[in-house]
Amino acid sequence: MVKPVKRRNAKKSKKLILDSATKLFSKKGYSRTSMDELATMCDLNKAMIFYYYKSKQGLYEAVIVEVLDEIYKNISKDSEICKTPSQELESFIKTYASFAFSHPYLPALLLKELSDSGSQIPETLFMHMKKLYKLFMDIMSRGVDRDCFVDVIPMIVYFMILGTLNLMVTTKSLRVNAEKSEEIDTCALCDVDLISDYVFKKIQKMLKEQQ
Amino acid sequence: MVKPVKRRNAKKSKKLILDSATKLFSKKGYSRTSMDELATMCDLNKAMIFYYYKSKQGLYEAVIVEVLDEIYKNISKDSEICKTPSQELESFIKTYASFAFSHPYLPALLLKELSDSGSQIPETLFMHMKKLYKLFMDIMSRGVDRDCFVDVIPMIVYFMILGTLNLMVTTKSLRVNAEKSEEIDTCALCDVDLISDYVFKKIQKMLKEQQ
Amino acid sequence: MVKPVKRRNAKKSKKLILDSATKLFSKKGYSRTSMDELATMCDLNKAMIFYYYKSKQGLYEAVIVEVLDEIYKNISKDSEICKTPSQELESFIKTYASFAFSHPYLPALLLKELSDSGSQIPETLFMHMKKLYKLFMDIMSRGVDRDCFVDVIPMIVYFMILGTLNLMVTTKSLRVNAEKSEEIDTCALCDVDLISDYVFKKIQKMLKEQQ
Amino acid sequence: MVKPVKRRNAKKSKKLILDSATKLFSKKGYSRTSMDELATMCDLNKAMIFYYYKSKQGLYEAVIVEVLDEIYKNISKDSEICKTPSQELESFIKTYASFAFSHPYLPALLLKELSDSGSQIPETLFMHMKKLYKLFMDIMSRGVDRDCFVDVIPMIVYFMILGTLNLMVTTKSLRVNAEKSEEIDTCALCDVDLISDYVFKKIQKMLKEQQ
DNA sequence: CATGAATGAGAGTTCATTCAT
DNA sequence: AATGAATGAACTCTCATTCAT
Repeated sequence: MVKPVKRRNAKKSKKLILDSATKLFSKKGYSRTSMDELATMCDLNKAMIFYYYKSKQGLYEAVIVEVLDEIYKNISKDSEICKTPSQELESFIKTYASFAFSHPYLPALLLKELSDSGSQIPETLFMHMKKLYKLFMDIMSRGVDRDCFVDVIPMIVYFMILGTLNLMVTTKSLRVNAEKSEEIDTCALCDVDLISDYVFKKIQKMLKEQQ
Repeated sequence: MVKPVKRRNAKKSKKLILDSATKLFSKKGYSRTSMDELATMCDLNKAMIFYYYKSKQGLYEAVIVEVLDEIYKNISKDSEICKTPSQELESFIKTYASFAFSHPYLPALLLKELSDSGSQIPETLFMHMKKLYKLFMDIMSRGVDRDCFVDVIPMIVYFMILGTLNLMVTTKSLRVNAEKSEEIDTCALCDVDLISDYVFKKIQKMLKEQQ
Repeated sequence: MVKPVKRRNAKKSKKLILDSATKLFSKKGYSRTSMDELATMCDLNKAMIFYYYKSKQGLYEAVIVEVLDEIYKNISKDSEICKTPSQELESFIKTYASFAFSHPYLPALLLKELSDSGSQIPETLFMHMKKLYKLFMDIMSRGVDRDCFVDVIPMIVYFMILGTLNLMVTTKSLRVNAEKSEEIDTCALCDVDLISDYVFKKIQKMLKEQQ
Repeated sequence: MVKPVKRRNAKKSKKLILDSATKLFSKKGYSRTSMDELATMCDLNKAMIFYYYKSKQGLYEAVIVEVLDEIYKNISKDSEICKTPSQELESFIKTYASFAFSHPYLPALLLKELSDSGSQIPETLFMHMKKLYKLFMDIMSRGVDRDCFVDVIPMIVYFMILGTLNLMVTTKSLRVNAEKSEEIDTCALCDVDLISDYVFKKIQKMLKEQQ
């Protein structure tokens, strides 16, 4: 009686776990995601998850870091080819928006993490969050230096953008339902481009010198 | 050993449970809040929680409904004495902001609920959320009618305001820490008035007719 | 604010509880019957149940005793007008059968109690059970004395009758379902008279002198 | 403090749980059997019960199915070497009787299950019950075909046999007590052979052609 | 008589985590 | 690298019962 020992590539298994975890965590939240389910989903033994990532919390952090990293890469890549701060801002907003809408689980994750004021955010995670913010701060600085933007409090503007886009993504199904049943306008049919375009234009107007 | 005879006051006990639950839920989120802990905190028997609120979920909904109700009351009360849509907008933002900052658990709760795209939001809860949004929609409508505001997509503007303020509240301690350790500006010292004033001015500018 | 104090007749309340309890216990068994449900069903406060009957167990015993008593009365009443042991036997079987079928919850109760070999049956209950059996023993004795019945082991014959009838009653819905779905004959359509008649004839034949 | 390392033998643990559960369920009934107690009895962690059998109900069904299966095997094994329907009947009765008396928990379980008219008997369980009954029906059929048995309603005769034997087993201790304290004859000293012999002879006589 | 608030003990179940193999 | 058996702690929820009013 030979037990068929699954021999997978270590890297592959580790990545498989991370990807599945990302999906699960964002779909069901931290607590409602069970390691049992994750293991089944990966067709891997539960113990393997603990072998690669020390704990559920450890896995969770790995997920968030990876996700933040990906956004960062996407945004900073685009940022390089921009000429003006306004273009940079546009690129920032649109890249984040398209990323958020194509990975709808992601904003949910970030929002949860941020709104969890009580929990100590671990250092690594914290640093990755700051990296993205710094990138945004730099855009603002350049804009102020070149007189494109006035009266900027970067933290607030930053949250204006992220807060809006995140909420638009996470509430999508909710908004669709609300519009079905009632006479209220929830922008249910707005697509990414419309939304990100609107947000960009409004933020730009908001930051422009008054004539 | 004398058994301490407990208060027999339905209203007080029920309210005590609700208030403690609000604190716990917003501090630790739904899953990490345990009914055992809540009972201890109330110095009441665990079974009492189920006596008044049928289930953990039932209690949670009661909490959210109460919280939404309170915001709604605060905002709609102020709204009546305003003359212009612009004043109404200012009142809306500032009332929400001051309420959010003085009840910092609230935004955490709302963000958590909204970002939990998977969970079916129950009907009652859903209706209470819509009530607040309708109030905002009306302000926008009046503004458009009187040519104060142009190019308004109320849902997006609504989330701009709420998203920003919620994030500013929930990330407060995070931002303070970040500024301590590094050279970045996270608006750590900004107080409510500064923030809500800034948000109001920016939103107003954003919605004004271009000259 | 005057609380409307329900003033019911003590006897009525007590009987109401007993009757409702009989229904519940036999429908759902001892454990699955909750005092809460019973109280609601009686439209009475839970504490009243404990006021009249000391405990759940006490109530349960009261129920069984009442039920046994009723059977006993029914049977012994009929028994008096019989001439021959054979007639007495017929009366015993038919009375028990009709009682069982018209109170379908009852046999379930008795079976449960009897099959619960572990639990100590309380003295009162025990005595009531014996009373019924003694009545049957006497019929058998008279039959043997008058050479109507031969080779009688009363205990076994007694259980033959009760066991059969009880099972026929309690499995009724089961048997109906079984016949619907398959080609087996479960006597699903047999009515009380047919069954009790069959049982009587068979038992009679079984006890008759061989020719 | 050395943690005692437990056996890691799936089959043994699973069987141990099943066997202990059979004992407990039949001694105390479904509701009064607690998983805590069962775990302690098995010297296994409570979670293991849920690891192997999904739920208490699942475990219960497994128990009943196993028990019914065992009877079925015993009876059908013996049945093959019989020549006449009468011999088959005798074999059926005696095998069931000896099995029931040597596994006294079994009748208790079956009676409890059957008398629980409210509970939906699950499909698997139901099928196992029918298998045994079909076997009996076949014996009756053959008897009727060969003119050994007349006027047979198999369902009723089946319950006559099972009902009688089950009650004789489950009430054993009760009957012994009753005889001690009073002048009644409860067949307390009758052994299996006497009982099954009596039942067989009576049933046989009952089914024979009248002369 | 009648009530509703309060209690304690325990129920079944889940789950992250570990360990021997 | 991979497995599945094993664990302990926690969790939500139920229930019979009591007590002050």
